[in-house]
Amino acid sequence: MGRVRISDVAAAAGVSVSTVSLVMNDVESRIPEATRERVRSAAEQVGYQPSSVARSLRTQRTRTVGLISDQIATTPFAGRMLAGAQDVAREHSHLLFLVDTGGDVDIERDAIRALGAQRVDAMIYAAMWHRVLSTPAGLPDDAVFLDCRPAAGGYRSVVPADREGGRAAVRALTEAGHRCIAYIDTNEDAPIAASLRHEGYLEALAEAGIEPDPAWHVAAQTSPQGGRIAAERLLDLPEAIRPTAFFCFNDRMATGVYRAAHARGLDIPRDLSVVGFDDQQFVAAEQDPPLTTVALPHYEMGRWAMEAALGIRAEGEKDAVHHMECPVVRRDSVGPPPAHVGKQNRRRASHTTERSRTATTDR
Amino acid sequence: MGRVRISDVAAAAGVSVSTVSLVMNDVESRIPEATRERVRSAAEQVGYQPSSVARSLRTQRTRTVGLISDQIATTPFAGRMLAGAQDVAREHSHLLFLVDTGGDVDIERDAIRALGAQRVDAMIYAAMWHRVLSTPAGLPDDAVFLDCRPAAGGYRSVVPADREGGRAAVRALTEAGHRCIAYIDTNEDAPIAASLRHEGYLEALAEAGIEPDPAWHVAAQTSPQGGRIAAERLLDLPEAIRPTAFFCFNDRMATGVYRAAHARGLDIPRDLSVVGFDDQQFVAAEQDPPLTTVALPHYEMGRWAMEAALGIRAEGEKDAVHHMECPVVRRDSVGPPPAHVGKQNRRRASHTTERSRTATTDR
DNA sequence: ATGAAAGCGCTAACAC
DNA sequence: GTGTTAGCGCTTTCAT
Repeated sequence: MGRVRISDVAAAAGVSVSTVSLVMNDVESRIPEATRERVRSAAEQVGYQPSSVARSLRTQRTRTVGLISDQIATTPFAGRMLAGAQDVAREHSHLLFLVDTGGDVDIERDAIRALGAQRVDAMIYAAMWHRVLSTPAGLPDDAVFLDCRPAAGGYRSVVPADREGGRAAVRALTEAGHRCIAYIDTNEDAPIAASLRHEGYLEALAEAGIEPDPAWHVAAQTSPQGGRIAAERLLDLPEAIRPTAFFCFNDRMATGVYRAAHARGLDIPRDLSVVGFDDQQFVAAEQDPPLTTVALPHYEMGRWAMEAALGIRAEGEKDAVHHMECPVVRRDSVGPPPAHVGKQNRRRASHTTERSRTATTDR
Repeated sequence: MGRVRISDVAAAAGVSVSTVSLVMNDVESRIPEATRERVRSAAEQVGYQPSSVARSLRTQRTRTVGLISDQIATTPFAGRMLAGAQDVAREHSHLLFLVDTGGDVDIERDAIRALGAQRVDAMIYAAMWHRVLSTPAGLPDDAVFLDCRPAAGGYRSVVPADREGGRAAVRALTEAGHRCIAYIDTNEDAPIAASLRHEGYLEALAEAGIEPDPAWHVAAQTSPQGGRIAAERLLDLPEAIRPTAFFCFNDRMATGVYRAAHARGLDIPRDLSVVGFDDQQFVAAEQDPPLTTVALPHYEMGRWAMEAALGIRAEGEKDAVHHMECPVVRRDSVGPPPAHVGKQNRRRASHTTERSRTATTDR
């Protein structure tokens, strides 16, 4: 297989190569059904499989797209993003070249070059967590940024609506009756996601007429250990301003809050409510009780990027960043604050998803 | 970029296309350095980037490889496997086509066809957990199976050495002095990995002269919840045969054992030792105490498969399945059994990795 | 309704 | 030491 050429099919069918080409490509043509059938069975017979490379050379289109990412391996989210991109590619009969640069700039440069040499029809530049980064040299103007955006602008890009996600998360808390709500932040080099989620937190407090206490904002390592330490500090606050609810930068930190609570004999959600972020697989849903959190729309972002890259999306104008909504996933870690028991109705066991409001394109 | 052809470079440098081709490909030839330099700068000048598609058509080699997998998204292990394959591909200047079939046989068939049409130099057929499966129709004879093997044989393949991994895991327990050791198995449709790990468990017990009690083998759902239920059943056993140590099919189930233990006020590892399997990211290392477990060598398997596919490995004969060693990762969940305290030295806090013995090629 | 032939951009055998 | 040229396998215009 692969060794048989179009001329072999032509010979077998007793027609010319152009006829074979016409029927193989279902070209609108007045070739009678009888001939078409003869060609098709001849092709089947000899095991003909058209060469995409020859076709690509001739048509100047390869039906391939290159996806360059910094880290495919080290994040648990990569998969769903790739799956989204890959699904769209497949739906449109395109094949996906995948390159993982590991964050190495030289490898990245080579990858862009190699993909260019392969004459891919489109390129996607993906980061494995929401970031703002400089534009790699050599990247074609019509490339699409996925889960990141270029500091200088000039490209289409899609990122999570972190601010709106943070707002929705904290709303779930204010709506349950909480007034003292902490934000457990990351202390790592200011990822854009962290500040956006913080802004959302502040907005939701403002909406509820709550004046945020500076003591409610504590930063720690992005790990269960970090979350635990932060929670302990918060739980040591004087009772008047002691938080009854925690909004965490991510789910891993939220698990640390669980540990701190258990160490003090506090029950979640009876004594303490907690909301995470990421809806991380094997983490959020598997806590006890299952963690209410905000999902990152990786699959949908992957789809969006590929649709934009393939020119399927009309709204994919240059220099526009699309914010993809982050739905809150309600599980069992949020209840009314301790003092309010009985006054509020509990919002438990509704394992459903509530869409946060936004999916906007700005700039 | 991409619009300029080799003839443009030739014209710019005042030489023929063959000269350009020769220098671009660093062909062993007696072209003087002066000319080479002139050609190179002309190429640079006009922004020439050789077309891989034209070259592929001419040379009949594409320097691409196709990787087909059933599930890229839904498993936390996919990443490292892809990274291994991708790294080797890059080291040898190959590009990787990635196709995720989602387990759909029609998509799989189309993918094999499309990859064949692209004239990839090699194909890798990957599963996201160790399985035995039927050979997809149309798969080239020299394809390599990754983390799975064909029921019918006839292909090169690489899988984890689950049996040896299970043996090493249980050895860590017998060496700590345990005599009552349970195996918490999965009750899902008999994955090959589960039975191999069970065999390893039995071997390690035999080595230590321990007669396994049938009550020590309990199967449950592959989840924290399943692990918890299994552990509770085991902890209810009469004291004479009550296990002091648990070997779990995977890390998620091990976290369930932690919960069961905590619910009974049992301390790990003082009252109970536990060993998992998978070394799952964000799970094993982040337990409290960190979980001793057996690592699945996904990165190395990915590398091996690509090396075999590219013909770099001499030993890559057909019909051979390579078993890749699964190192035990010692963390803090294993100690001596309660009765032995003081008699044994504790094996804690040695966060190192011990290689299990095997990396064999059988059949 | 079908066939002949040019040419996509490159490599490599062969000429000079 | 460098140039000419024949394809690689296909699509597509133009003839017939």
